[in-house]
Amino acid sequence: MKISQKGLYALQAMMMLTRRYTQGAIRIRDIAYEENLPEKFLELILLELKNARMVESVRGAKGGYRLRRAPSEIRLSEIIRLIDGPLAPFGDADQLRLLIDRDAGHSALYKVFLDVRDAAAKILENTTLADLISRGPAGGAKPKAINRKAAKKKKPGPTVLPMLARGEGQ
Amino acid sequence: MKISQKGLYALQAMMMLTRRYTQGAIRIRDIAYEENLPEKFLELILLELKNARMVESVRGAKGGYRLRRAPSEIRLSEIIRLIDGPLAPFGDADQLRLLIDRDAGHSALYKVFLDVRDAAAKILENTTLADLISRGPAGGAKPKAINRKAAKKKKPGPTVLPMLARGEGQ
DNA sequence: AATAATGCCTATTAGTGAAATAGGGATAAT
DNA sequence: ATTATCCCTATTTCACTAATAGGCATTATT
Repeated sequence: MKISQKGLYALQAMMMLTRRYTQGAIRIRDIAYEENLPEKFLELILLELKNARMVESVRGAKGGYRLRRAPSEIRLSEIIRLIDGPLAPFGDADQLRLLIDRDAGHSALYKVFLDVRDAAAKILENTTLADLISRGPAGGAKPKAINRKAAKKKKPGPTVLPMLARGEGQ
Repeated sequence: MKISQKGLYALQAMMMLTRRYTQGAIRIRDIAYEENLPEKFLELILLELKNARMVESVRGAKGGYRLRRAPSEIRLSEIIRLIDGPLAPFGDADQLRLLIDRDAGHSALYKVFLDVRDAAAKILENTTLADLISRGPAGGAKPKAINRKAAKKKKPGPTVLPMLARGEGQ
């Protein structure tokens, strides 16, 4: 499993909606501004999250997005599987189980892959959005208000640290 | 971390060389035939493994490849990092540690990523090629001899089970 | 009713990387 | 010499990623 830029954006957006869980529908633009995400791209991501019933939208003027379930009921694994696919490092769990059965010569290898998947799944299934926020910097303090008018257009661009993009510390 | 087809090929090749560890240099063609891998592609992979000093080559007629260290001294993590990069699901461990420090708003998220990496690393660093073979089907039985002459050219192609390529069981 | 502010949806695109394939050069055994 | 092998660079094809674009549908506000 590899978390893509898109997957990270999705997680950031969901965290933002968690912070503002009690504040009704939040505009795409505000999410994009506060999390520094490309607005139109974020729009597509939110659409996917909506189709997967993790968020819901309010259309028209004063519209926006909000979480469809409590933050404590949304697991990171759900978001990541939706955007980036299976958690297994090769194929998915079913495929791995099949290969373990069929491909005797490599079953030990596939078993290791399955172990890795299980380890990742265990962590990501047991971490909810609520966990992330309560563990956060201000320990769940209430977020500052959005400046509703002055959302200046500053080009976001991916959060890449070039010198580390393929560095050590693996 | 995502294990690519190339990464899987590398692991298969290394497992094959482990099985024939005592038999001297093995030709690329024989590895490709026995593991059903694309021969020219495998050549590139072995070159990388050689540059990383995991295997060594014998050039010229009667040449081939062999492991450069004992199978119990070659960890899966090494092979995977070489071919597919860092084990972390986003960036690499150093980058994650940096982000945890710098990006207070998302540090909880990056900490989770780091946990996932640590879990994967723990498994893959503690599994060696020797482990894979001894856990294998015939429990470390000696492999059958290669038919040195009649390596028929049968197109390999990736081991994909289409109905599962993006299926359930994640 | 008109207008403005939103989300909805489809299409398009530029760039990147994965998975090969190709082919000649270097080296060693026979 | 000849043949068998590895060495190395270049090229190709395809799919995917990240993003942008633009018009339609819906709702609030006036």
